[in-house]
Amino acid sequence: MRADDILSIGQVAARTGLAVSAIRYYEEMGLITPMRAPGGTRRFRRADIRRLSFVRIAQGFGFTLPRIADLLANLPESRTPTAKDWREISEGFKQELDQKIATLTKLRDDLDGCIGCGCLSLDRCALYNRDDSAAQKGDGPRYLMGDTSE
Amino acid sequence: MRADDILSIGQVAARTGLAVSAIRYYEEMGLITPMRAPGGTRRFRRADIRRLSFVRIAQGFGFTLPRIADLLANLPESRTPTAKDWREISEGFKQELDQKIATLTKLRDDLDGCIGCGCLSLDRCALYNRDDSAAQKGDGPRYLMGDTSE
DNA sequence: CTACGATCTCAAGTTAACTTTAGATCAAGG
DNA sequence: CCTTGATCTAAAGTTAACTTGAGATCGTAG
Repeated sequence: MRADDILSIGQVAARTGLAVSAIRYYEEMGLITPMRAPGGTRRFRRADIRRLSFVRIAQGFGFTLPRIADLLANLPESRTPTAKDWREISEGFKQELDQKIATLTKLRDDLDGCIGCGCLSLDRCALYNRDDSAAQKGDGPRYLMGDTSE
Repeated sequence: MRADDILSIGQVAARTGLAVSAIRYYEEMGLITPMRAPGGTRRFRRADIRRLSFVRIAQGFGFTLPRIADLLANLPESRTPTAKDWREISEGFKQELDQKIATLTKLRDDLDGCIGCGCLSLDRCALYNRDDSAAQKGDGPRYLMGDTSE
């Protein structure tokens, strides 16, 4: 691990835990744009590895590849990304996450709610009926997240 | 919306925002076990709707259906689930989420880190080199989440 | 120069999570 | 009783995200 830290696809696979085929697929999907050596083999910079790490994590949160590409689009491929670039993208990402977490928290609170009132039969509890009452004002999803899936 | 609050599949679809076909698929996957009317049509209780809401949200966080089934397994299908049941399952869920969020936070902090040192060239910054140094002690994934994907 | 493993491209195969289609049955109004 | 829309089952089709396979080339140690 020396010099300019330019890695081959195999080395990147070893470092990131991704399959070589997956890395090539991500390139095809436009998530990364590694350089090419004269012979045609891919050459990965540090920035590529960071992007790949981000992809991996974002996927773990249910983001699709197109959506991730969108998030990464704020990062310029030409110039070296600044900390500001990275911060802006992770801020946007964090916001979507916060949205998701808020929805989950609400569900959990609704689920936990009954404990306070001492009633153990959820089917009767007014606290539960409260959120179910939303069903009366039209149809459509109830506990949906900010629809980041689209 | 009266009586025992027993719903048909179409009504459940309208309330949850799920497709009728998706609901049937979830039953096939063992996520819910609705009752059947004499004629053979499915009858959904309130508990089923809550389970479906949970499925929807957990999916938004990247959990697979088998994993969600696993989380939901703590809920007894026979008796009415108690608040304690629900709390236990959402606790476990929350823990996995916290794990995921921790990983993300670490990444973001690493990304943001450079701002404090005033250096804007991430490729040179010692703060970044620090986490990359992990690559020296063996291969495998770096920024991986608790591998909840498996 | 010759191997032999790592990479390359391109096309086809796989898996999860659904949707769609087809043909039959259920359920409620006229 | 008849019609019409909702549901049923079973099977095949779809999409995203990859993996696998085939056949050719790269690159480096001997």
